[in-house]
Amino acid sequence: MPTIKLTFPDGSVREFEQGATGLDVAKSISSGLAREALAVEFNGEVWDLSRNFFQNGTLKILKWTDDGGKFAYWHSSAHLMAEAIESLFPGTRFGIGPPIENGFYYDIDMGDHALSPDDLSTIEEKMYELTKRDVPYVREEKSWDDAVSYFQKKGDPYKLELLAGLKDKTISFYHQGNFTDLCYGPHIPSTGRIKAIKLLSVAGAYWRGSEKNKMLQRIYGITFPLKKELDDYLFRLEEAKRRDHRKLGKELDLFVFHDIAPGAPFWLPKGMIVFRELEKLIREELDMRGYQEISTPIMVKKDLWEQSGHWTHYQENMFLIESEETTYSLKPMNCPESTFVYKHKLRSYKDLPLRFSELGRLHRNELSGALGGMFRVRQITMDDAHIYCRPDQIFSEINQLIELVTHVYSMFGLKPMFNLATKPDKGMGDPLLWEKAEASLKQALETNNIAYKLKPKDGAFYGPKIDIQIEDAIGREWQVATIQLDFVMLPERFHLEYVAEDGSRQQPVAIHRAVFGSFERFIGIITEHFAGSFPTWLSPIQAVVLPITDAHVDYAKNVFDCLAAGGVRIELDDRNEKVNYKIRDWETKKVPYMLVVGEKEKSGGSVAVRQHKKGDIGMMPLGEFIGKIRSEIAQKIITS
RNA sequence: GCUGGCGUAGCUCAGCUGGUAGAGCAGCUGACUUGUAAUCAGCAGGUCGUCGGUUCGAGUCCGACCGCCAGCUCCA
Repeated sequence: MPTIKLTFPDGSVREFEQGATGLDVAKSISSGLAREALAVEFNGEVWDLSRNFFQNGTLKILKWTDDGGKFAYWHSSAHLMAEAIESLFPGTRFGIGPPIENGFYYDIDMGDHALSPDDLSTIEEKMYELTKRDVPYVREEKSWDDAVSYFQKKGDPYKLELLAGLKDKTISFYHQGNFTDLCYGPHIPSTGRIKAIKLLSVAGAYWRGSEKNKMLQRIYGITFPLKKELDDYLFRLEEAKRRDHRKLGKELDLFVFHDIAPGAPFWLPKGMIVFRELEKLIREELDMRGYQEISTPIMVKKDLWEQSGHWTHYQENMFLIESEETTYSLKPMNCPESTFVYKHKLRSYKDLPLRFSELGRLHRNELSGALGGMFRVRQITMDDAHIYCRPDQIFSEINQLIELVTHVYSMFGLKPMFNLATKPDKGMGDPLLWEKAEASLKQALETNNIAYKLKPKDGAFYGPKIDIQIEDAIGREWQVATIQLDFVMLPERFHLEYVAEDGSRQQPVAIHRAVFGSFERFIGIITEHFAGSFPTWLSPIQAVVLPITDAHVDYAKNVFDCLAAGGVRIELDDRNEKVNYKIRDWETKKVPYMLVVGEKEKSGGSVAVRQHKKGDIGMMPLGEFIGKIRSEIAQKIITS
């Protein structure tokens, strides 16, 4: 029997009989692994466990904890759901049913039948029933003609349309139980692996995402190998609802939206405190790192956008204004205007890098349907900057930016994750420069010992970039910061240059970067991250004094004055209410500290401290508390 | 922008098949003088998103528009 050699992730190489399957390999390692295995990655492709290997290659057994395993699991779940739907609603036509970041969906056409929540639970029950039969997912390769005739017979126009685009490809079908679907796979071994199922929602979705096509019903669902994992997931969904910044923003008087300005918040005094803390923080950090702050016009003539290319590529997102037969636009980005600051003088190689920061307000005409709370607004305050440097300075600049981003996020307890996006096919500019730049980015990431994901061909047309995502307190990921190199858009279109050492004129490289991204969005994110309980340094109200009776108001005022003089954002609650009432009230407002003062405190010059969410932490001398809270604020300590 | 749902007091919400609006909280006034998550009583507060239509009569039915929410799309 001929053999093949398989290389494992740890580098070990083992020999197997030709035709061995992933499951055979898993079994040969351990029965536990065979039980957990969902799919395999063979030479970089994800395959079913049952497919045979006929050649040497690298192999990884994929489990639930691997993305590939999860995707196969959810993809198989989508098929299971389709089987349940077909048995309950015969005649349903199927669109596509892929795995997504959290779960899966299937787009279906049921004619006039609109799915109700009851239908969802019926389908869910049917799915559970089907899993009990524990039937295998079987792959079958078919000729294109056979595939077409199958779906012609079945009468499924969507699958036929998909097949029309697959003429030269290998066509594979997957069967499980009574269900057959056109599918590239891979799938998990059998339906019995799916243990916990939840169908989450139904929404309309156009066939192939085009509003010209028919609208199908999209059912979203999620499944897990363990019930507990499903419960945790559902709990997190609830938790996300509880933390919704739109709700908290209103309750905590941070900001409001009004019909009069869709997509633009009204910042209330308390929200503005958070906003200003972020501004202060970023300005301090940038000052320390050699940035120079600029401010450029909000409204400029369209000529600028014609030069930058935005007029042809971004016009529908710009707000236009006519005046005296001239067309102006509110700026959707700062970059083109920053070049005017650069070009204000003839620059020498000695001047570089020039780091121009701008906390400017931008306006982008987002589609009305895309707006959503602070996460998608039309009026954006960005912590933008453009760094102009020589090609040989790319590495050190990127290095500094990685340090800046990591440092700033750590103050919020947010963990950054880095993605390196390289040259897309339409990438413009000198290929050699691309290569060098990508190497610099990589080197900077590696020098900082940063694990990153490579996103090939995902860069902008004008240069490679590092996108930074953060993970919040309940495990959600947000795209925030970005570091983009630019060889084309600013340097070339705006004819930027500097005088090099040899007297020649050279083109600088521009780096577009943002740390918070937009203040609006970032404040939305941290509001949810902290569930409204901001750390003391960010909290709009940092402490409140609660006198027990009228007799203690004078002393309470004294406490208030001392803390206010110490720079603490403090309030005095001298309402004629019981302490219980006040405590409840301020607890719901998520104020970090309450200082209860009565007879004992008055006579002892102390305060009884109650910490948000922790409760009474005891009495201490006023001076001690002032020291405590001031140092907590200065060190930006995160309590929760 | 597209599809669907929704829009009643500052907030959260009730208002059956059409008969000119109601609660709790918040606010204000008064009483109570209070020790770690809601003291009691009273008062005030809405042209029911906007405009138009049907009807003797519209918060309730119909249409258009605006906005919000979910999803799609877009994201130089």
